[in-house]
Parts: sequence; C-alpha cells; structure tokens
Amino acid sequence: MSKQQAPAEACDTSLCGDPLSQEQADELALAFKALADPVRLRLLSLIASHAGGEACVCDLTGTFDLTGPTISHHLKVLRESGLVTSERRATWVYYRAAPEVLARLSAVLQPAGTIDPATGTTLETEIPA
Amino acid sequence: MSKQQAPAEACDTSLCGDPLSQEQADELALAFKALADPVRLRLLSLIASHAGGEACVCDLTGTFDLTGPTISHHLKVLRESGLVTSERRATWVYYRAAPEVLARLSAVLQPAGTIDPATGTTLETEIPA
DNA sequence: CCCGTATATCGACGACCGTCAAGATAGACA
DNA sequence: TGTCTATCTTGACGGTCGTCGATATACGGG
Repeated sequence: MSKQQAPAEACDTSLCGDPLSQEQADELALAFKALADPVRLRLLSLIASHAGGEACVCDLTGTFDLTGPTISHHLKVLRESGLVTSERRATWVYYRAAPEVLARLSAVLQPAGTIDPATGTTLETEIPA
Repeated sequence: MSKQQAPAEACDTSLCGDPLSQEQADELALAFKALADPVRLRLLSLIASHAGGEACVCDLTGTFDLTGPTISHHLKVLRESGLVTSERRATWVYYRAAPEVLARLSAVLQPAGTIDPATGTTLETEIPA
C-alpha cells in the first residue's frame, strides 16, 4: 500500500503532518492524560451518551464502587482538561461533554491511518453534497 | 477490514453510543495512557511523519534532551500498547505507526462531537430548548 | 434559621511513572 | 575471535496519581 498524502490541511492538525512541537505535545498530553483512566473514560461515556447530552453527578456515582470524593476528583480532572463542562442547577451539578475538544483529539489521531485518499479529508470536514 | 461508517452504527465504537463497559474502558485507558506523555506523543508524530512511514531510533534520540534508555523506555510503552511496531534490520531498529489502532482511538473520540446531524445520531452541539 | 441532601475540598497514604547510570545484548566487520 | 556501534534491560530515586475519610460549601425545604 502506498502512502496516501492528503491535502496539506488534513495533516495540519494530525500526527502525520507536523513533527509536533514540544508545546503542542505538552498540551495534547494533558488532554490524553485526562483520558488515561478507566473511571474517567466511563464517566465521559456516561455523560456523552446520557439523554439530553448531560448527566447529573447523582446519575454517575451509582455506577462505580468508588466514594463521592473520588468521583468528584475525576470529574474535576475532566473539567480542568476541558473535556467536559459543568453547570449547577439548584442542588445538582450537570456535566456535558465538550465536542470541539474531543473532535480535536480525534483529528490528531485519525489522519495517521485513515485519511481518505479520495477526498483527502477527515470525517468532520466532510460535507455531504 | 470493513469501514464502520454506516450512519446508524457510527456510535457503536464511540463514546456517544455505549456506556463503555469496564473492560472496554480498561483497554482504552491503556492506549490513552501510552499517549499521555509529551515525549511519547512527539516520538509518535516523528515516526508517523517520517519519510517512508518509518523511523530508526537513531533518528529520534537527537530530538530530545533525554538519555538513550529513556527513549527506549518510551518506545517500549508505545510498542506494548500497540501504537507502533518495530522491526530490526541489521544494526538498526525501525519503528512505524499502527494505523488501525490510531484509527480506533480516533473513532472513540470523534462521534461524541462531530456526527453529522443527517445521520440521526446524538449530537451534543445541537441543544434543543 | 436550622436541617438534610448534593457536591466539592483537604490531607494523607500506597502505588505507579519518568528519568538516569550502569551493564547487557545484537549485529557488522576485520 | 574480538571490537565497535546501536539498542535494550536492570535497579534505583523522586515525583505524580488514584483513592479514601473527614470536613467544608451550596442549595432547598420545613
């Protein structure tokens, strides 16, 4: 298989195009570090897949054999990494996923293997005719 | 290899569709943990962007202010997580990125934010009143 | 205003991680 | 065989991370 060299834009935000400066790597590593824990991954998926696109903390704690403070800690890591946002409504705090941040991370990983040679675009830039 | 691009199934391998079992989360966390370090991210990007799709260790060590053993350690983490493969040719060892693994991780993150609304899948950017 | 529930912070402890120096292994070549 | 270079392994040290119990803050309801 020959290597597919897509238009310059497709590689701009990915691993295949730029040797990734130290600052970029530092920033990306912070985000991936937030994803590098099974509990946080499950929290994120619970939030992202929850009806209405948001989930209250009380919806999340029951899923794990972990104490409240631990869940709160993981949510804080997700929040500070920008992967989720939180909003307090009355007694409860609701979390929702941050689509742009997730899309950015996805774009970094994608073109290294799955650039479509035909369009040269990634999925999120694909425009239906 | 089949493409999982069917509109209705776009959530099957992503955060938006499945609450992500503990086993899935454990496995994904291992991969993201391998990405959760600036040095490894830069190593991966150097490998992925290198001419011919592969890079020898001697091409990589010069980029960092780190000792040989440390680079070797990071390459081992990348190797054991499946993100890269290695092959010895004569005195040198060549590394290349593993496209399928990267694509899988990319797919996990993507649909949470960037599914086309026409496909009818959940979309967090679209917030109904 | 006080009480109960929901969520977050603090402080501590054990486990894991990144880094290094020293030594080991693999291959090329004489 | 012996030596040189390239790469990996080992063992150790300091720092960071996940988890907990105790405590604090926020809010609604009596």
